[in-house]
Amino acid sequence: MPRYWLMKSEPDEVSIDDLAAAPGQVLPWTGVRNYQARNFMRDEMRIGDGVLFYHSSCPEPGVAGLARIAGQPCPDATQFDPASDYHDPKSTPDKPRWIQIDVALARKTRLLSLREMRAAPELATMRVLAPGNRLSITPVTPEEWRAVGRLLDR
DNA sequence: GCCAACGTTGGC
DNA sequence: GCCAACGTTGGC
Repeated sequence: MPRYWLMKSEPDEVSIDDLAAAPGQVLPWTGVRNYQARNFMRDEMRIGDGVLFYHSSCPEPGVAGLARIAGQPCPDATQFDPASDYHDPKSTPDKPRWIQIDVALARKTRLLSLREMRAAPELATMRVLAPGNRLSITPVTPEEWRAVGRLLDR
């Protein structure tokens, strides 16, 4: 039973084009520093799950491509790196606090803008659109996944 | 740059 | 364990 997710990335940091240019078109999803989002990666994601790759904090926020979960969760390397913005001094290799997971490009799509998403009644239930939502990883229902697919084909 | 929402921290 | 202060997110 495949699951679906929406994962936010700031294109200034990692864009859909960065994923397309990565070796094997796979990148580790690092830098998640929110427990709820971490728990989704650690406990619920499975290889093959569908991912809506979402650009946030940018001039045109929205879904920029489709991807797939391509690996098992493992400790996020950036938490141990003092030079990283994501360094967590409270985390140790024996007791890692944060995890990463490999994400593989399925295909770059046209940009399905946040504006367009808000205007689509069939996407009204999406958690990413809920008022006050800040979670960088949210579950997507099969219905929402299919509705996004239809909108992308327009 | 603003600001509302919300998560985290830490003193008590 | 409460909760005020503080930091972050992210659209606008």
